Amino acid sequence: MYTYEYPRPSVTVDIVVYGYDGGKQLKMLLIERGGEPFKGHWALPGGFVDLDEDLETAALRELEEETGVKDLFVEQLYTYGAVNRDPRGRVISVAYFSLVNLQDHPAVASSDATKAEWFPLNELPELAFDHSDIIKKANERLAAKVRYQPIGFELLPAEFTLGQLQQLYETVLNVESFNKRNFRTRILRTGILEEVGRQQNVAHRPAVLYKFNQETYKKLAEQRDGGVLRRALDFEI
Amino acid sequence: MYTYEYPRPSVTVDIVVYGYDGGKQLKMLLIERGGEPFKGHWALPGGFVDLDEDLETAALRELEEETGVKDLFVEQLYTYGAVNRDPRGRVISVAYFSLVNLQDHPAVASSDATKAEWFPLNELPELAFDHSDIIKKANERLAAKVRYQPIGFELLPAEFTLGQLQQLYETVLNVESFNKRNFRTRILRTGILEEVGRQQNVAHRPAVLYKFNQETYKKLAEQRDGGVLRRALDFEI
DNA sequence: ATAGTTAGTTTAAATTTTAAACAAAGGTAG
DNA sequence: CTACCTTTGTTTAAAATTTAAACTAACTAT
Repeated sequence: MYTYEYPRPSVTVDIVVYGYDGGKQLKMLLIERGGEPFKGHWALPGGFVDLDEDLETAALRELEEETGVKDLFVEQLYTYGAVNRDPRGRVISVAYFSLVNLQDHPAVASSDATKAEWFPLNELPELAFDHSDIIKKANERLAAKVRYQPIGFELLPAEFTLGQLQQLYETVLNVESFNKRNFRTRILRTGILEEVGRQQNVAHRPAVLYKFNQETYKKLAEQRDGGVLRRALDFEI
Repeated sequence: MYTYEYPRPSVTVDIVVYGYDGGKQLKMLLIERGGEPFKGHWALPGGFVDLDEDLETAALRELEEETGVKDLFVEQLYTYGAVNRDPRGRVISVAYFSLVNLQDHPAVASSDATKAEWFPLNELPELAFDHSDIIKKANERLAAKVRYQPIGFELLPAEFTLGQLQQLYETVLNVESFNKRNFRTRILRTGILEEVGRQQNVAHRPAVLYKFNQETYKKLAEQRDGGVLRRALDFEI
């Protein structure tokens, strides 16, 4: 038992993980809760922070324990602390955000006797706690992020075609076949893509395969406070 | 005394408040710590969260108690939870961010026998805890925010000239006399400014006074996910 | 009346964006 | 082998926007 002079809240982490498999929908990683409260409901992966681990460490640990997904980059999203957000008492939760490609993170182990599953974004189930608020904020973050960072870095496999990159943008921005040949021009002009070969065995002209060039990306991101990159990525829909 | 089955961290809030008085420098509100740890050091206003108040409520309460500054909008900035960031033990702090104009928020009461003072951004003293990290992140947020929201709403008095607005942008972006007559064109084109009169008794052609039009702003912010407003405000330096 | 100072407009050249037509490189079916 | 289908990739001219220079306006101070 632990005793303190003043009352203290519990602190948890929750993790919003988006996955992409090349299709028309992004997916989100959810778990089915094995215990009360909200037993049997779907929820974001997450749990209590240990006192000897940093917040991000706690997020990665809980994610792996509950879903088997690991080796990913996370960024902090927002902290939720409404007085009555958890029926167990005062619980403050720090939410994290991540993008992965589903080829590299397919596994969904179920260690704690809880199920874990990838849901298409437009078919999410009802969620426990205030997790639908968290997801709403994460969606906003994603829509903003796509404007100033090349999200393909994280969502696509190492090598991809411009067509796949465009499909990803259309999926994330949720627009019907938005682009023009100008997508190609604008993306290539940035210089963050590097040719690495050609498609094989496709029933049409094989497309050039590209990979992201981290160095060029960094240089661009530093120029004028990132404004150069931001303007390059923030094209009309 | 309060007893729990598992150990719990303390949770605090810290508030970064920027003030503007029309000059060449933004200012930041700091307090001098009256107790240990870091007694006598300057720090961000802030303190422990009560269990029956929301995080934002706690931020506003602590700010008023320590500095007398109240009636302002805050937004959440980031949550700091490194294991050893506070010598008193595990303390997780939710940082908030705010912009005010110094005409409306001049008062700096010192209730808790602590001093509170506005410091020019380029003359900040050494700070307690990891508060210089927090300020660094707040500066980044401000530099980003200026690109997609009209910060004049919060930093300028209700009525102002285009010259004052331009001076503010130069101050925040830290550029030497950046603009062209094009600043005027771009800002006016957005339609978020409304004429309300003319300057009086100035030794030159009196400038038109403007105020922000909240309605137009909201409409613009909604158009295409805020893209219209973002592109209107994100001009070259 | 004139000089000094900042406000504000007009405009033409330079640049960028947009969108259409067109050309290329495969595989596949007959 | 040839014609055709599909998607990739290029060229380009018209339209729109940006840039920056010269110019005009309105007021106070001397």
